[in-house]
Amino acid sequence: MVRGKIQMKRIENATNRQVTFSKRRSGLLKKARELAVLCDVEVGLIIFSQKGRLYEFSTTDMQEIIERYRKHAKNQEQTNKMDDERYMQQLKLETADMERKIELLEVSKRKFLGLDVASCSHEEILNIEGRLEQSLRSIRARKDQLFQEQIEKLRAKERLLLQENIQLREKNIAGENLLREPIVKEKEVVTYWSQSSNSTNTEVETELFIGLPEIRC
Amino acid sequence: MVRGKIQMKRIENATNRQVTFSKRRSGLLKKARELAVLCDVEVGLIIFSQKGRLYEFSTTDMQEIIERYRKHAKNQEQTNKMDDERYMQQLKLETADMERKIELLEVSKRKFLGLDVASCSHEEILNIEGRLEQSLRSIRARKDQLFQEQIEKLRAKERLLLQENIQLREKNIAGENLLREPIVKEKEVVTYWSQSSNSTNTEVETELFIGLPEIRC
DNA sequence: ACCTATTGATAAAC
DNA sequence: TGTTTATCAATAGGT
Repeated sequence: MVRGKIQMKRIENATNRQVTFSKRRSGLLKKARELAVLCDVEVGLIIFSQKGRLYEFSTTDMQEIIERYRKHAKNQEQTNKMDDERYMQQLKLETADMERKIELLEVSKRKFLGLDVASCSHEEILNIEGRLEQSLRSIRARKDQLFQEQIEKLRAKERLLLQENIQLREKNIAGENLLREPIVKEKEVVTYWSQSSNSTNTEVETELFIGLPEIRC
Repeated sequence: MVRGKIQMKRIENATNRQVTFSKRRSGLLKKARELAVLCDVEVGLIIFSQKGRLYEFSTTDMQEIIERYRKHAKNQEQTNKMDDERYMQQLKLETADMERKIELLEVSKRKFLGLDVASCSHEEILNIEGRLEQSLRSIRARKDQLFQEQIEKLRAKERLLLQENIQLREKNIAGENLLREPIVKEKEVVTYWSQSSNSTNTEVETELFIGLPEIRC
């Protein structure tokens, strides 16, 4: 350019570089502006100094130019952004929906637990009562079943012990030649449990069949 | 610039404008490149011709420069993006949390409704039974209260009607000189409603849907 | 920041 | 679009 033209490479002298940057930057900005005016075209120029300072020129809003650029060069970003927004919208809707769901569940739970009874209508109260009765029936049926199972286990254990007892006694007879009556007869035991189980069974069935049998689990 | 410097305004002659655009465009791009090389700075230049053709120069990837620009000039976009991402993450977490919450609520609801009794432990069954009994007590107390209120209202109405009845009869007596027994005695009415309420109280039944109201329909 | 010699850019014509 | 040419604008290096 002047007084010995410079090499087209990075100016190593920091001061020189800074000065040149200042001069050429304003020149470039000016030329960009001139091009835009003279030729009536859209121009966007962005310059970042080494210190991170921004210098810019744009005919219209830079965002517009950038958007136009993206649209032109890669119409990918735009699509991604749209997708993201749609996805986020969906998430928001789902969230709102779930919040509503939770609220309703909690309200119904409270009502069902008999905590918010004051806010219930007459009709609702009657309905809840019915549901509760039904639930109670189911629960009691299950409870009875569990007791039944426990009883069954105990009976099995009982039988086992009885067997063991008999065997032990027979051993005693063989070894010591002693004869005694068994403490409990097998038949008696079995009969006892049988009766007990039948009795329990009947109670369960009776309770279960109050009201609506078909809803039983 | 040369041979009569031109006015700094749009060149009206289309051909001239096109020629100037071509020359100055390459000059601008060259100078942009030179600035970037000499001063070791980041430059992004975007030019759209009137026909929509894109000419560009950028030291690094244009997307990078644009991102940096957004970060710098309007650190709003970037922040918004960050916020959006954080917000989306938060939404996701909330969603997961709520899904878990709903699941738990629905499980407890089912158990409470006596639907999943088979999966309940013995302890749980007893616990639920207790709670159900308690709920039933609350509900029934409320129900009784509501019936009581209804009875009160009906009694008041009945009294009013009885009064009206008496007045009408007196009018008749005055006008037609006729005397008849009242159709219903006050005491009978009250007793009647009392009985009715008690009867209803005992026979109340089910069919209420506990849960999400929208599914009720 | 200003000066100035010199180069680079470019308008107009071809 | 490329070349030429006459000028002017840009700017490197010095102050």
